[in-house]
Amino acid sequence: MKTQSEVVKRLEQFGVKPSLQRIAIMGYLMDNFVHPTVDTVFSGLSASIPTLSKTTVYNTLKLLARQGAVLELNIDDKNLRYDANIFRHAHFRCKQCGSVHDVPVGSFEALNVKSAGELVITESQLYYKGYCGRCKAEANKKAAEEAEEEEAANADPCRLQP
Amino acid sequence: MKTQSEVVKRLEQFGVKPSLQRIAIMGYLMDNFVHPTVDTVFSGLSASIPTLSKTTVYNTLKLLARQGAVLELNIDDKNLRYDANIFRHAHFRCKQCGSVHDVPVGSFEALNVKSAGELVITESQLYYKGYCGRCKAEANKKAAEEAEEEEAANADPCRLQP
DNA sequence: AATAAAATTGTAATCATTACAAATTTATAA
DNA sequence: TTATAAATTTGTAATGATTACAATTTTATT
Repeated sequence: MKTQSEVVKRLEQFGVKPSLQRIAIMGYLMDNFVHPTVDTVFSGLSASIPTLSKTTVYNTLKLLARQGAVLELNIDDKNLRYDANIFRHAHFRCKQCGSVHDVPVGSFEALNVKSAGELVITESQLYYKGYCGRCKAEANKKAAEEAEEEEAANADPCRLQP
Repeated sequence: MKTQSEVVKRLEQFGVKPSLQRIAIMGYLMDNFVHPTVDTVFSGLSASIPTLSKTTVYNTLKLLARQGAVLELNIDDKNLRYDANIFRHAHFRCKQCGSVHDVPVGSFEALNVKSAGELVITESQLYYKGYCGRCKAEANKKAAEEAEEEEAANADPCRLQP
């Protein structure tokens, strides 16, 4: 449970003027590192702030992301997800159960991006997809089924081998 | 302009039975490496296939992505984008004009992902955001405006320096 | 040719997100 | 403090991409 002053510090650090709602939303993300959706944040806070509007949650999370105080994840086809962990790390999404996990990674510098001459890069996101430990068993079953397609997969450098 | 047999080969390589519509859609992606949306594909083909349904475009692109014949990009908040280039590369999206560019990158192995013990990774996507050459001038203007926030940005390893 | 299976189509829903205007709160100036 | 302006929050109504579904058409099988 983060203290209010820690939350306020994060907000001010990124040029966001603190308010009751902003502190609550930023605090929720700093306490819940499960990459919640807008709905999850709203549900988690509406008990303590009964007047809270979902529009405010949408607007505030967009604002926080724009200012760099949180990360906005596009890893889920359906919903945007938000992450208060703004240090370098990648994300993994289980194709079976939909859970999103953090994945520690080395510096992106190691990829030594070429041709960035024309492009000014300000943000980066690395997304992995596959099967989490809990769903691994079913994945193995599927993998067996898809065994025939292996040759195809081998020709595809974007599909990493398990 | 890819020959029909090249397109059919790609479909069969990934276990997709060829049909008039599937060949047209796969062929469109193989001829247009601009990361088109569903709408763009539909508009591009409806002249030559007047009976084409947008639902078919949706279903077919999902099928192709599921089979690994194309990549499905989540880089755009609004629309899914599709890419027939299935060799390792990253993507860049301009925050100003929305254009999506290919970015050559070194092997992801270089990131030496730790803790993948519990996770079975089958796919990966690396997304960059920022400003393209055409929009760079405006970006510079913005960068000047945001100069005060620099200290904050420095404390944030997810925001790469231009 | 008859029947079953697969693919395509069109329409109607779903649902996350945004637009917008009203209401409320906070900051500023007199 | 009080009046006024600015910023924030709220609720409702739109938007718009995607999916569900049932009907139709095409393709494969007996």
